[in-house]
Amino acid sequence: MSSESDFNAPVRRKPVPEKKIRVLVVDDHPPMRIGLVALIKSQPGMDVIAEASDGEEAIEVYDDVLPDIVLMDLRMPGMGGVEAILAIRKKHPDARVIVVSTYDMDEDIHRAMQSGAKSYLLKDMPIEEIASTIQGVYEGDTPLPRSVQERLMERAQRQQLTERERDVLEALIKGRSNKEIASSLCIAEDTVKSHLKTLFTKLHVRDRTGAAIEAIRHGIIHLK
Amino acid sequence: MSSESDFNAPVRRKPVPEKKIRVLVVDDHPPMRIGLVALIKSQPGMDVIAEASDGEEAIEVYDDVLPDIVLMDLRMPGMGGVEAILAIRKKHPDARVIVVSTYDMDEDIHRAMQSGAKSYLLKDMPIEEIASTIQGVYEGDTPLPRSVQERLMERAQRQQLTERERDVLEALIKGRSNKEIASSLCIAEDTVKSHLKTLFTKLHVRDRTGAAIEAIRHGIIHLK
DNA sequence: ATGACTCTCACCCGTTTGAGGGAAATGACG
DNA sequence: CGTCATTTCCCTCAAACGGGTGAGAGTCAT
Repeated sequence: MSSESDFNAPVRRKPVPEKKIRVLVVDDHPPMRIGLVALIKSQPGMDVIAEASDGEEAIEVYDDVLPDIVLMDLRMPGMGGVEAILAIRKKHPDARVIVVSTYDMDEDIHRAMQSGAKSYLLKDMPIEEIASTIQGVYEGDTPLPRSVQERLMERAQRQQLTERERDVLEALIKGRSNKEIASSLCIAEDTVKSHLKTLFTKLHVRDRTGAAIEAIRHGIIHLK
Repeated sequence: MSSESDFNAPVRRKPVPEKKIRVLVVDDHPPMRIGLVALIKSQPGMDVIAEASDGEEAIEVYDDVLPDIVLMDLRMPGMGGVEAILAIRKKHPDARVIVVSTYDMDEDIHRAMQSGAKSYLLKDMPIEEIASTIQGVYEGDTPLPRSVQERLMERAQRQQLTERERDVLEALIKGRSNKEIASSLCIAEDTVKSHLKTLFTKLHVRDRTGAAIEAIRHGIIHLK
């Protein structure tokens, strides 16, 4: 697959000016944005053609510059990364977005890949891995770091929650009692208990406190 | 206070080559480190003289280069920022460390300031604020961003926990029942309940689940 | 249209938890 | 020395919680 091992191609090193990969960087943290931009510009075959600091801006800018690759942060104020990816890929189904996140929670990873991201990088990864992933995605691959793959496998092994179970879990993490959850969801308290029972089983915990912790730990429900 | 409004000083613009502020940057995320370095180097009066990617390295490097200012990430694998600050300030009580963190949890802020940090910045702050804070700390001030100050105030209003209460809270967040907490701390179950009662009061919650959530939200106990 | 899944609700039963009260021992601080 | 905070322990009681079981109504795909 890789263009490097094409033995039949004629050898020509210098002659081709080689078009640079045009990257759009999206991150709400100024120093991180600066770092990603510098990192990419330091790579010979890549260039940053635009930046954005949130989801809405990313969508606008994408339409303007039509980059080859988008490097997108996941958690941003206002429109998050997932919504931005969905919006971009709705208009441009062939858009190639790579998520660059601080968090390695399996639900974050899953949501990102589900929404159409081509890869998922962590900010603690070495610059070589970031660069090679950009290169790989540009060439049509979907190179997913091993550690991220493993997280994704973990999630796959966990039974996934139904919509209603997520509702209950979310209410639970707001600190509500069964009775309060019931009235906030307009169902009977027994129904809440019923959902909780399956939640405990699926999350491999025995009580609501354990469920809350697991939900937060895996990023199933975001705090705040 | 600011050296700009010194009307009595003789005006001399160019002549002074002005010694640059020598900064040590500590962060485990490569792109963030690159960004912080680039940010500082872009400021005329500052320069990065060394970098480190974790606490241990930071301590070593500090001894070597004796920087004017340390820009330190808080959450790092191995030795975290707080321990690094304590270690550095033990040997060099006049060390000036500025924390640069992703998180604005009040406990994180408090622990950092407690350990001797001169200021606490968030990574979503504009580069001007980061630069001016470095300048301010270099000049002997402790310029704390308003939003960070407010967080500190919030924490101050909350009653602080005793060591034993933190033990119970930590065990609680491991998903343990009262009985299990009791045996893990070698105390009676009733004692656990007693601590929980005061915990609920101090955290303004009614049950263990609420306590777990609040503890995580405020960074009192770190998940994982 | 039969099975699979979800959501809903109900009942029983035992355990855990939280609210109320009180009290003794320790060490720190003035 | 007395006072305060902290830690430890005890008791009772009612409410909340969790396990087990079952079951009707709805959607959906095969």
